[in-house]
Amino acid sequence: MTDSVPADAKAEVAQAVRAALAEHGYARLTTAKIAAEYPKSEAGLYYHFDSKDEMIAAFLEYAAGELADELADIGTDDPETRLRAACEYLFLSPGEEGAGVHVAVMELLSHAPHNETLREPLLTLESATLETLTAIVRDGVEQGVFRSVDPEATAAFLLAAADGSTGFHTALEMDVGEAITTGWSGYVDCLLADA
Amino acid sequence: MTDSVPADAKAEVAQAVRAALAEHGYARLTTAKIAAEYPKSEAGLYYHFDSKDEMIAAFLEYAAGELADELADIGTDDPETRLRAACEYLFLSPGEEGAGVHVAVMELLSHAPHNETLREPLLTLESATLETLTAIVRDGVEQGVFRSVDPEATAAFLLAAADGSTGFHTALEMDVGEAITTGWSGYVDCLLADA
DNA sequence: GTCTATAAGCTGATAGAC
DNA sequence: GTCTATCAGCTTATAGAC
Repeated sequence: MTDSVPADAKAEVAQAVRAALAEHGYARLTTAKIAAEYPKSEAGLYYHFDSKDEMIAAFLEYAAGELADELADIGTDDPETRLRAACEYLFLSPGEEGAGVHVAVMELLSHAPHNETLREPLLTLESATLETLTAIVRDGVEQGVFRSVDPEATAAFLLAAADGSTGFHTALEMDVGEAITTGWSGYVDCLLADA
Repeated sequence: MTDSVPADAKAEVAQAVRAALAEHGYARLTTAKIAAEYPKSEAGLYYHFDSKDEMIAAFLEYAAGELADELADIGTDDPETRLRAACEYLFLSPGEEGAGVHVAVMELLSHAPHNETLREPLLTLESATLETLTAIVRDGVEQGVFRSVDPEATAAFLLAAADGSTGFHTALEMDVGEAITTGWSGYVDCLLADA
């Protein structure tokens, strides 16, 4: 993890992986396709990384950082507002900017049981998100804004819904997006203490 | 869809695909690995199917049937009981019997944007589940057991959560399973009219 | 219908020049 | 550090015997 790979090179490769992943999907991802999105050559990828999986792991670290930034930049203290803003981001429908990353992460997530190299970075990414959501809910409960729900369970349920909606919405091309938005919004309503 | 492939052959291949998918994941699925779970030879697979993707599509049709049966066999009329039973099944944690299918479907689902052949059978499968859940919620609302929530939105949100929890729980080996159960259970509580 | 054998192409990764 | 060239192994799919 604390690789000797320079941060510049890591970021360049991560973005190439992201682009290739968005276009072709994990199952059809090849080093040639990563290289096609990379300013240098295919062999150049192997100067910094020993294997394809390490390149993907670099993308996951990059995605984790992006996601953490996004959730940290919510600039408000009100738990309800923060939770809704987090949902707004996590439930992004494919097609909207930034959703490509969600699809890619989802795809890698579902392959985690069969790939040890990807498991750790994915665990880090999902755990961080889960903790952020848990903290928001816990604050809300402590401040009396939310009912006294179990913060971790609520966060886990919400994150699962967000993860699922990504894959779900991608497969079904119909407008389930609106229903999903109504769904999570109603769930948050239902957490409120004064409802 | 209405293939000329005999039902016997289809079922045999579907089960081989299921086993191979559970063990290796979609990204590493090869016809050789399918054949390893198949009573006959690798070339034999191609007698019935023209491509690897068609074999996977056969698995999806099979899985759709299994899932429909499972949801249909809930033997009760009470909407709350039916919804809880459906959740119990959909939120199966990996490791429990039957969860392998969920993981496989999830994995294919997230690859759907990049694979046209799989999109249609996946759409069929997810739509059928969504409709079943929607019908249960609608019944509950009409009978006054549930609050007057939007049945489709509620069903979509719940299905997304179920889909997501599968991938989510698989990546995180920690016991998020219990939190997820608490999560969906609390959500159903919150749908009740008399709460 | 099912088998063995194999073709044709792709994939991950390396060697060695610059 | 980055390139071009290349290899060994794997993968999908087919041919042809039985």
